Amino acid sequence: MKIFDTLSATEKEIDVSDEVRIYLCGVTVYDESHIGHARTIIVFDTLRRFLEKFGVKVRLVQNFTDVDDKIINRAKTEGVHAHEISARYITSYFEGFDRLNVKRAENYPKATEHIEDMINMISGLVDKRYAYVSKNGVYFSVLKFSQYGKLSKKKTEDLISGARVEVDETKEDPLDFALWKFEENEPRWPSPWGFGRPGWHIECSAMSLKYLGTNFEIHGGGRDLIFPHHENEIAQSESYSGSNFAKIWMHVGMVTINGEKMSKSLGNTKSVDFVLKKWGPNIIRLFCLSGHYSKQIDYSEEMLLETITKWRQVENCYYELILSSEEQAHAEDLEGVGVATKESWDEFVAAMNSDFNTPLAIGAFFKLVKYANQLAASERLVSSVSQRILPVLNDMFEIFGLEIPKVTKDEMRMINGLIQKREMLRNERKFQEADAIRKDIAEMGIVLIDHKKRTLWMKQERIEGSG
RNA sequence: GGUGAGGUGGCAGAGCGGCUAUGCGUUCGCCUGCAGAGCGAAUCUAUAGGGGUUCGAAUCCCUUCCUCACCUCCA
Repeated sequence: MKIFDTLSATEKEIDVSDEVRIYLCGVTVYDESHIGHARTIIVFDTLRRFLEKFGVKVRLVQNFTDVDDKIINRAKTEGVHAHEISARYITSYFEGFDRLNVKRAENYPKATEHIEDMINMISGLVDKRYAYVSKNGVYFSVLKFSQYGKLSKKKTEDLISGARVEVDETKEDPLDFALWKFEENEPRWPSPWGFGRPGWHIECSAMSLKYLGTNFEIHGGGRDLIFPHHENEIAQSESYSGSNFAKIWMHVGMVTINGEKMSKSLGNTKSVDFVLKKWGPNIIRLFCLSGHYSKQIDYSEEMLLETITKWRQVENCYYELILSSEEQAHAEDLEGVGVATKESWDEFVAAMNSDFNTPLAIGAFFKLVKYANQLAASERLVSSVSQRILPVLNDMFEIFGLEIPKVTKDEMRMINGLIQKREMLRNERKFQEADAIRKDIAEMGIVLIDHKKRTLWMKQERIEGSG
């Protein structure tokens, strides 16, 4: 599988010879997660699901930044401890992402639980003279790392001239960034240099090294983290360990809304909770994968509504498959289904292998859906044919993390009972009464599909839509 | 100002030297007691503008214009 690596600006083959170690920069827990976070996390969740489908062992580590100015400020405003804020939003994170059907990572290290590791790393950097202690904290000497700028393709000269940061006289060089900031107020931790808090970048360096070692396979995150966050991580980590940090840097494009980046200041964010209520997990996942991961996608009602239409096709297909009749299959269909499923699957895999091209892979997925629906429409989708399609379709469901809402045995019994009753009424041409039953069933989210000889049904996910 | 990524039919989105995906939408049909869903057909010949290279370019080169992101915390 090839992935575009931001650092080398080329597509690189993922090394699957052993386990695939992935470090994903997670969220700062000072507020609700939004659809932008969701996209990045869904991309990586889908990537790991794809690799795992082929038996590759994936170790995914995703951090929580739980010490940060924003958290502290919020805590002050609310008059609570900082850890209450972070705990609250970590809980809400899992509520949201579990519902989005995101598989749990191997672990979710928190910055506050790795202060020792960070201090050790900073000490190492100070010893190697990559870092120095100043009045306000411990800083990394950017110019000592000659390759600084290699990820973001920035030249240190340009950075200095274009610097809009207020000049901090206590730093040796304006480019230097904090590893440790001295702090008088809580939250703070003791260190060899004095009480304080770690800088943002050091946490990812320390935790990735601890859990995944050096030169791991993939380091990921949103595009907006390339500079300065990931650039700084590289500088620290490679200066400290002397070896390569990560083999592939994979960056996910931003989610915009009506063409503008989502941000708190513009007040145009859509929280995970909100979009789940509006659209549900399947629509959101499909939407997040509908564009190539490296490009930005625009959150718009039209696109989401379009996705609902597609999802209805999938639901229909699924129920046609699982409820197909036991009749004898046409010989040519038995042959054709093998070709069709193989074609779709091969296309699907090829697309995914080619820099995680999910829009193409979704195309292959819908090709199979359409194929099944075509057979169903011409009354040829019988069980023996369905059995050939279902496993492939299920694999695709699993990789995309899509789930058809389940129906309980009781519901099923009731549905079948009502369908029989309706059939009798229809045979007696008592259509009004038959329609009343259909309406009742619809209340349960069940839509009836009348075929020539029998009626089957599908459960439609309730989707509020709009917004 | 610097850096990077882009500009493809009404919309979304592939293709990255020849064979011009795909989906949604729209229109008309089929199916149905009706409806929903489904199916079929038609519609749309699109590749920001201008130069080049080539037998041949959406695909390569030059140039102009435009969009977005990053350069400050950000997934």
